[in-house]
Amino acid sequence: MMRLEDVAKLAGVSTITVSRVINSPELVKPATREKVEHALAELNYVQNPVARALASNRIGIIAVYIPASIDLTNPFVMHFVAGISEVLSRHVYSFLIRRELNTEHLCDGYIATGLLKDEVGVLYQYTKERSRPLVLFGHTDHPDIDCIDVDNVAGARKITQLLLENGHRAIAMINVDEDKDYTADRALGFTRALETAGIDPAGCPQISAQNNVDGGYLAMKRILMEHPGCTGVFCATDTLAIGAANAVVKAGKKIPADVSLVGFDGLGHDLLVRPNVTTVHQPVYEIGMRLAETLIARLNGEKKRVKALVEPDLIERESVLRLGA
Amino acid sequence: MMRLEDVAKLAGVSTITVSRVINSPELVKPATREKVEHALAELNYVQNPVARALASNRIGIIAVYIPASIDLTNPFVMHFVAGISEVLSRHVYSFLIRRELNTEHLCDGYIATGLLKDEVGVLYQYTKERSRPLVLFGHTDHPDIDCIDVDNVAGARKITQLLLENGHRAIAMINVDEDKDYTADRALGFTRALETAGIDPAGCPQISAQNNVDGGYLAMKRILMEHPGCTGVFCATDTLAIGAANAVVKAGKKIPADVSLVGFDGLGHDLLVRPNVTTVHQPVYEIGMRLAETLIARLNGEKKRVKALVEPDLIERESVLRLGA
DNA sequence: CGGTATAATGATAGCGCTATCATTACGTAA
DNA sequence: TTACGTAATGATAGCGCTATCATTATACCG
Repeated sequence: MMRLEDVAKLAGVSTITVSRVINSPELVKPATREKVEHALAELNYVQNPVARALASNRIGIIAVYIPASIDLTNPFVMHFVAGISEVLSRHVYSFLIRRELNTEHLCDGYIATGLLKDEVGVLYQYTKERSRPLVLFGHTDHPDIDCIDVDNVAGARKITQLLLENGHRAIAMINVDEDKDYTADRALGFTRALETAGIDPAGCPQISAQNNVDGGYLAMKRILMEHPGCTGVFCATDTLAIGAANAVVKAGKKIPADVSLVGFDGLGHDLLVRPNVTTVHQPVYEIGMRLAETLIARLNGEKKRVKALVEPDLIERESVLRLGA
Repeated sequence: MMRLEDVAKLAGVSTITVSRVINSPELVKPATREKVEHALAELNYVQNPVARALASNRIGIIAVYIPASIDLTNPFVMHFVAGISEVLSRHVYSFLIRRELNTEHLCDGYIATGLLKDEVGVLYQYTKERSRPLVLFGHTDHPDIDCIDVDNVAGARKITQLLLENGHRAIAMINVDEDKDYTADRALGFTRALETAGIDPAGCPQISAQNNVDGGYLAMKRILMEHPGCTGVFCATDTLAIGAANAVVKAGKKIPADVSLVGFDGLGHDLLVRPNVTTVHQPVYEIGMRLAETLIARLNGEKKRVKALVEPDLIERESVLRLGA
């Protein structure tokens, strides 16, 4: 591997001049620059980024922290990562995915998602010890952490309202049984929408289910048995909705003729089932992008804190029936 | 940020002794070690991995190269990355996802996927200039590159045979219209199976389609129109199969009663549609793991080349009808 | 032409760690 | 006790780059 020194010797200049040609060519006289560029090409010089990082205290890597408890094959994660990736590669940053916190801090800053409330504090402590900025998909009141989140309450409310506007009154919800940060919010949006429409939420069953196709299937089966009058079902995730759809069909009923089904996520699953499920789209990709931009701004000295709540958009498809038209 | 020197001063030893306590504690007398450990704790010392990397020429990062042309939200990629991640975090390596080749080489080695034939040479050149080992999901005859690939010919053959064994004779194939490395292989497996069964492949239509739900839909529509006698359709990907299934249903026909459908990939999509599609499972996660292990072995001095071809397994579900029983 | 401002280049000193070799302390056996 | 092997520790010199400040070349002006 060639070093700056080798190039400098060949070009007849000092190492620092070679460094300048690479990093700020406008500081070097064109004639000199050309000499150096020839030498660089001739020796096939490749920069050692570790050495540069040590000297300049800037390594060009962003760590994306996704707790090991979260499955990487989850579309949510991949859309998030893809959004981050797009922005970072534009800014010549790489990113690495961290699944746990160990002693390393081989990065200029952190982007995190999937944290439980109390984990935020732990991660913040970690990043602070390393003097690195932290941005979060989620929300926190900590003034040093930039955060962007999906407005789960608004999203759930929107999609429930869609059912209501289509004349549905007997509505059930299938929610995930884990204590995710969105669990309570989506339930809240659901009940708020009902209340606004003058419906007593107590009369609308909320079933817990494991967040997978089977979970949705079982929950829907229960609804069909125990609440046969339900015409609308709000599933807290599209995965649940797919399972629920299976159960409806298995029971010999039709979507949306017999049961209207709506989901939440809009990350691709919604397109795979028939009829395509009406859902709310979490702009995960875009949030990934925005968080990456926010972090880069921080690294460039930005002082203003970002705290945003993004309202998901309705995606109307074929799984909702207009009642009593 | 504390440095080794600060700790050394506090503990009354030299920096190198502190370094030893961190890296090879067995070389340090217990009494000294304890002193140092106290100092480390007291000062809340955090190692600077960049400095360590510069001095030791080992940074603890693996670069996963996924060309920018490949969508990161693709389940293939997600499973691959997840497999790599599992192994690497066990070995205290991080990984970063690279979407393009630039001048950086901030890693100890490379894992790549999604390369076209001629891109392999380019990437090899790149990694060689940086004296870093390269392992590949795919196959190559280059003796310096370890590679593991899915046996697409065998997989396609297996699943076509399944149709044949179930009595199907009029079989079509929907293939992707891009020149992926698997495109020709899956077509080859298809025709081989037909030939072995004494069927002239020329009589079995092969339709090209964009590798998405719509592509599968359009291709299947064409098959239904132009080859109404087809009882079995082999889709080169599960995504195509989902689209094809939609077209079958849209035409008022049933799966598998009217058309038997099989796919290829088995990465989750197969579970989302109803009836669940019979497919071959590419062990992408496992290959990710094996490649990561192979690379780590190389980094630890392994000399023996790995070149493997993994046969995908049949996953029999509900989309194939046994004919003329 | 001399003086001053500015452009261009260079010398030096690290960044914070580890590899290497040298040294010292210690234990054991003759 | 002395000699010697081993255990424990240390001094030093980088790893390959950039930040900083110093110096030298060049341009411009009256």
